[in-house]
Amino acid sequence: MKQTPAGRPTLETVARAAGASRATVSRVVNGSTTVRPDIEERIRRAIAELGYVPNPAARSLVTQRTDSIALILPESATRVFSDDAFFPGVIRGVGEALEKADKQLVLLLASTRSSHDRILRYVHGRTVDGVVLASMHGADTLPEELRLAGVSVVTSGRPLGEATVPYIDVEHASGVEAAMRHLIGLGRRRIATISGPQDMVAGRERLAGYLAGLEELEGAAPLVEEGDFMRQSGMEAMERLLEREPDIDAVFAASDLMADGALRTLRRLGRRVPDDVAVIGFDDVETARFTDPPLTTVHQPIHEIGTRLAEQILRLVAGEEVEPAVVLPTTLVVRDSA
Amino acid sequence: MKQTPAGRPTLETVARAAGASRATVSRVVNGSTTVRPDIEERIRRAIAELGYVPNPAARSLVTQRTDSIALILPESATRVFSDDAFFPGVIRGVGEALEKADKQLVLLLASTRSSHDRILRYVHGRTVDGVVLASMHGADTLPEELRLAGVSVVTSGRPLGEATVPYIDVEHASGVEAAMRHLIGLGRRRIATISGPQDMVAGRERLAGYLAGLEELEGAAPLVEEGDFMRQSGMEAMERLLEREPDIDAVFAASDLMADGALRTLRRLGRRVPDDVAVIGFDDVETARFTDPPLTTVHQPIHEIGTRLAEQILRLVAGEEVEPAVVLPTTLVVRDSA
DNA sequence: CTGAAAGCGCTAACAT
DNA sequence: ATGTTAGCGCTTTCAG
Repeated sequence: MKQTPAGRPTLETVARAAGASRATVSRVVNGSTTVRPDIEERIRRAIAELGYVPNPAARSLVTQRTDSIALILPESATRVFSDDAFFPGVIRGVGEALEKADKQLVLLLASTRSSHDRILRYVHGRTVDGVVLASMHGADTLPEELRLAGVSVVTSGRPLGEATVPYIDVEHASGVEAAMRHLIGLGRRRIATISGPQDMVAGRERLAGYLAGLEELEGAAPLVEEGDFMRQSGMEAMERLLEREPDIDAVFAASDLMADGALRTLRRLGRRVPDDVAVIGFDDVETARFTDPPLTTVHQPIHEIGTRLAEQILRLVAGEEVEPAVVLPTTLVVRDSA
Repeated sequence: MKQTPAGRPTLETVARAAGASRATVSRVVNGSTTVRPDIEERIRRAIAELGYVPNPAARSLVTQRTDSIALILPESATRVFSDDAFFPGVIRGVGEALEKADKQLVLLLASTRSSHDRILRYVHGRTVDGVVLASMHGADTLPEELRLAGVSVVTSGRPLGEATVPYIDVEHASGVEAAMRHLIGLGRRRIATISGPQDMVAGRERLAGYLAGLEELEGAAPLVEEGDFMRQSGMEAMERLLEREPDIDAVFAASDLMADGALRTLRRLGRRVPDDVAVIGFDDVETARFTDPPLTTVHQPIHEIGTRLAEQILRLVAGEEVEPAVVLPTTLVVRDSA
C-alpha cells in the first residue's frame, strides 16, 4: 500500500492532478513547444497550485548536468581576502554573470593545504559542470590536474608556465608602462618600484612593465623592493627604498594597497606627495580613491574579469570553443598622487 | 547489449571488480562497521584503483540530503562588497567551518530585486540542506518565507521585528557604550555620532549605544548625522556635523569606513586627530589599522560570526536544537585616534 | 555479515 | 502530440 505522499509534490503528483503523464509535465517544465496549449495550461495551473519545484538531484542524475559552477579560491586568495577588494570583486562578477545564465555558484575555499585533495574529489564527483580557478601562484598544479580529470576549467590570471587551460588576464605590463610614461612626462627621474611577489604572474609582469618603462629614461638604474601586495609590505618596502636612495622622486607600487603603505611611510618620513615623491598604484580598488592624496593608479576591470570568467566557463561546459586567452586592457587613472 | 561503461566508475563497477555486491560497497563507502575486514580491504583497493567517487546526485536522490549549505547575500550586501571587509570575512568564516564539516558552500548573490523569487525557487528545490542568510535590512521578509517553506535558516544579525529564526549577532550597543565611556574618560564633552542607516538593526543599535553612553554626560545633547556605513557618507556627515557644531571634540562613527571618512574631512578642515577631535569607529576591519592616525574602534569578531553561523545551521539541519539567539561580545580596541 | 531488490524523481528514447 | 518505459547511481529494507 502506497502512503499518501506527505512530502513535496513530484512530477507524478502534478501529472495526476492535471490528468496528464509525467513525460508531458516534464515537457512543460522544460519548455518544450510540442505540447497542446490547453493541456499545457492545465499543467501550469497544477504546478502553481501544488507549488511544484523540480528536484535537481533527480534531474542531474539523468542529464549529467548540475547547472552549477565552482569558483575555487586558493589559500593565497583567502589570505588577501580581508583587505583587498580583488577577490570579492571577482566573486561578484562571476556570481552575477552566472545568475543571469541561471547557474549556481559553488564557492570552494581552499583555505588549507589539505583542501587540494578535497577539491579534486569534489570536482570529480561532478557536483559542478565546470570550474573557475582564481589562481594566483603561477606554479599551481591544480588547473592541469583538473583538466586531466576531464573537467572544464578556466583560470583567472595567466599561469606561470605554459598555459594548458584558457585564462582571463589583464594587460599588466602595458598598464605599468603607461604609468611610467606618465611619471617621466611629469619630469620624474629617479623612479623606484615596489614589486609584487615574483612567484605570481601579476607580480612579474608588473615588474617587467616597470623595467620596460625605465628604458625610456636615459641611464636610469632600476630600483626595486619586493612586497606581497599587502599594505604592510608597502610601508616596509618604501622604507628600504628611501634608505637605499633618499632622493627618489617617484615610485610605482604593484598594488594600491602597497601604494597606500608607501604613502604612509612617505608622510611619516616627511616627504610630500606628490610634490617630493609621486606615487602610482595598481588595481584601482575603492580604497585608492580615499587615500591621502587619492591615488593615481592603473585600473584593471575587476568586475569584468569576473563576468568574462563566467562567460568562458559557460561556453566551455556548453561544448563551445573559447579563445585560449583573453587579455583585458588596463588604463591609467590620474588622481592627485602623481 | 550493455555498452562497456566508458564513463566514470559506479558502485556497480567497483562491486564487480571487488567481487562483492553494490550494497556492500556502499557500506564500505559510508563507513559501516559491519563489513568483514578482508572484503573491506578488497573493496577499498578497487575503489582506489578505479578512482571511484560517489555520485552526489544519486546519493541525494535517496538520502534527501545534499550536504551543502547556501549563503545568501542580499543586494545591500553586494553593494558594500567592494570596500567593506565584513562580508568577505563572514564568507570566509562560514566557508572554513563548513569545510571542516565536509559540507559545501553555495553562494547565492541576490544582486537584483528579482532574485528573491529565484532564491526561493532554488531553496525549494532542496539543492541545499539549509540556509545562512546574511541579512542586513531588518525588515527583510526572506527569513520568514524560508522558514515557512520548511527550510532550516539562521541569519546574521537580529531582524528588526520579531525574530522568527535563530540568529547570530554582536553586542552593538554595549560596545558603543564602552567607546563612549572611553571618550568621556578622555575628557571629551561634545561628542557627536555618525550613525548607520536606521533601517538596519546594526545602525539602530549602535545609535542606541551612543545615546545611552551620552546619558553619562551631564546635560549633553545628542548630535547625530546619518551615513550609510560607507566611506563617502562618513566624509559628508562629518562636514554637516562640524557645520552644526564647530567645537565638537569627539565623534563616534558606526563603521570604520565612515570613521575613516570623518578622519579625512577633519584633516581637510584643519582639525587634528586626536588632539582637537577624538574619533572612534566600529568593526575593526583591516583598514582601521592603517588610517591616519590608526583608528580606535569597537572590535566585532567577524570571522567568528561566520563560524558560529555555520555551526548553528549545521546543528539545525542535523535536527538538533539551537539557541534562538547568540550574541557575541564586542571589545574596544584603543589605537591613536582616541 | 552479505546480497537481492525496490525505489528516490526525473528525462529521453521509443511507441503510439 | 502524448504516453510508456527504461534507466541515471545510489541507499536501504528485508531475507538469508
